[in-house]
Amino acid sequence: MAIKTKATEAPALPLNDILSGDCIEVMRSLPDASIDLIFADPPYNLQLKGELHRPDNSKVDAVDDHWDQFSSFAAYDTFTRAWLAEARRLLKPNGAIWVIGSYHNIFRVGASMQDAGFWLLNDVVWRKSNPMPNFRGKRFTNAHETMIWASKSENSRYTFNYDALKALNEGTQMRSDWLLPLCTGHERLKDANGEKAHPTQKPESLLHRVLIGSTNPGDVVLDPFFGTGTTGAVAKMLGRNFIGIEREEAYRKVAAKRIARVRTFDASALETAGSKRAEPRIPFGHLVERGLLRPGEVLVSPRGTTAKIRADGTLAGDSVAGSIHQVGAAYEKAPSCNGWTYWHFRRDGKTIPIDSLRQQVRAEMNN
Amino acid sequence: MAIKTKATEAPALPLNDILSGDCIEVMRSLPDASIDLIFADPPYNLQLKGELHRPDNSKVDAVDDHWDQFSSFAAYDTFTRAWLAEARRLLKPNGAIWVIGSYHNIFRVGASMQDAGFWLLNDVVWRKSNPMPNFRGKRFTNAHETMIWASKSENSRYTFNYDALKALNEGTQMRSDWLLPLCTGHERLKDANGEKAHPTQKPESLLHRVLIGSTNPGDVVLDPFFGTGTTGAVAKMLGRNFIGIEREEAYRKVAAKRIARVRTFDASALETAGSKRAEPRIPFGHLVERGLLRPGEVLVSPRGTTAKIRADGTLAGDSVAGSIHQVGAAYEKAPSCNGWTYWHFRRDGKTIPIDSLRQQVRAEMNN
DNA sequence: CTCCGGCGTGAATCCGGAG
DNA sequence: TCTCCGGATTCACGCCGGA
Repeated sequence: MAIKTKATEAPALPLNDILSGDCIEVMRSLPDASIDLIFADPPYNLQLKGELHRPDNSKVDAVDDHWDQFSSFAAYDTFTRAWLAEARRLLKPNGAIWVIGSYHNIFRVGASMQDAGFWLLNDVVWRKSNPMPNFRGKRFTNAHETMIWASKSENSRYTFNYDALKALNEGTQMRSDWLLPLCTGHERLKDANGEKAHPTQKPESLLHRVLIGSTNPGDVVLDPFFGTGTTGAVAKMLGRNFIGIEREEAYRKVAAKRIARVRTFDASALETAGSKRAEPRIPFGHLVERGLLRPGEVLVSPRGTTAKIRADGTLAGDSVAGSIHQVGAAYEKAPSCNGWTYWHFRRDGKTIPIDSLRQQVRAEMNN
Repeated sequence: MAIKTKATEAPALPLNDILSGDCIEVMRSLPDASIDLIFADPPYNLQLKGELHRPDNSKVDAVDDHWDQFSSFAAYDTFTRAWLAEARRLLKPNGAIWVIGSYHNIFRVGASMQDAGFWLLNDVVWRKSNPMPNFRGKRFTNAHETMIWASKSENSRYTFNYDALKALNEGTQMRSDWLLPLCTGHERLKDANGEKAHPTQKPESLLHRVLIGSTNPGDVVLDPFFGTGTTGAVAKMLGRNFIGIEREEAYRKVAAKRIARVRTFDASALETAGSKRAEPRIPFGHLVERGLLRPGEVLVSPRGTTAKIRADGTLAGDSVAGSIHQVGAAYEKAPSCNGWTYWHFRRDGKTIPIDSLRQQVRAEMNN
């Protein structure tokens, strides 16, 4: 009797591989809700000329500029909506996407993302420290590109490693404008003739920040316009899995060779600044149960007001009782209050925040 | 027999006046091809849910005005296309338009502009030197807004005062990213109650750069969403004519009073904002992102003690982790420590202070 | 007079696990 | 799926009052 694969079992994902073919068709072969993050660097409008069709698929004759322009935008929109729809299907419910572009295409892409149900989280500006100048002096130096970061839906609980990004930015929260140099020098891949292997190779520093900020080690990152594989290279370095899709064989070859040379950083180097939200929750009552605070003991607020600890871990204050947070909020007439930092106890003449007891309990739990 | 106005004679433009009413209807009353430049700050269609409090429990004064409410993206698009069509009709053949927005609306606006036949010239990022932080730590600090600069059509010979902008930028080409502070302090207009007169007043420095760069003295500048009249005030200062459209009487009154006080400059006035800065701060994490140091690599202190670099730019040392400064301070049992001079890395048998890498990055960014 | 510290505030799509 | 509620979360800068 043959072993039967359960119908509910998802097909295996081709992890850490570069898939060959048109990105929309290849995406169709991948299972629903299997991807944690998508990074997409789609082609610009310019390359689609010559395939102009009206929405009803009739071919457009040579026409005046205005109609031609509109048709070209329509064709680009059709393409954009198609790959975005597949991308969204592939994302896990809490998945997210980054798309990078310039003013030629990013507005159309962003509007299509909103229409497709993606929920925009930020637009992030990549400021180039070494952009190409505008040689003719007719416009501003085009010194940035725009990235859109969006979750699969409005109520996705997307990944955002706030503390790691804050650490990367020397202690202040990361802003929506990132100053990074273009990909040049030894990082820029060359082909056999010594020419650049790809016209728009993205710098690894850009992907580093994207992946540190919006994925965790072991996550699956899909890049449907893989090119020379910057996404894959950085994903591998950082201990993330990748799936690349690329239809040009020359790019696939360069990317595969590049990624083969990459080594994953040690697990210890991949640990990032931890967030308090990830710490185990300690109910205040545990401090009472464990005798670190006694029922009947009095806690003091920064204002000097007091409340008495009850045996069940609630506080009794002036005309109000409840959790440490509720009584603190009532005293401050505030919508909320973090009781752990608000309340203090006294020992040996010193006034100590109760949060220090929570830290002590957490440390013991880690032993 | 009454004197008949010739049909071909254009009606006189209401120069340097604030017109009352809905912007689309009022624009319909103005003649074709009569405007040199349009600056538009349309509603952003923010979709705010509940209240937001700062960590200190104070409430954020959000933009919840009725004029920013739209029932759907489709309704917003209909509105956008309607005012853009009128705006384009009003422009002279060589006229141009600036539109400012945030990620909530700018992608829809940009796509509608392309569909309407505008020719995008640049997108320009207004980087805010003092943005509101992200209080919940769930996203990047929303530290910029986007402006789209477009000509009426692809073959417009639009105005671009390249040399004036180059002079404003200390002799190098003006880039597409502008660092300017928010409108605060004395410049921020207050109503009779001392509250801000308008929730989204734009800084004059922003309009200054727009008008210097893309108009000439005597040009006619239309602002269909006039608000408190920053466009009019700066136009008057710089010897340009303005036409404002605003439907809220309160805003019109404030704007008229403001503009009456403005005096036109003689000739050359220089921007005050955003000129000189101290040396740019380089977070240690940037060295890691950019591959100058590798996660997992070991740094050495003057005493010979060591710590390992992590992917987010923090250090992991003996029983302590954190920034280069924090770990250095812990090792020295000192209240603070300059990690840049404390830590060294090894290359080719030499021990080199990490500060040398910081200097290298600064040099690249000043190019 | 200056200097210093505290306070106010800015276009914001700002929580998530337990039950 | 909904409700409840614990508890985590901020940067730059201008103004003002007190020393």
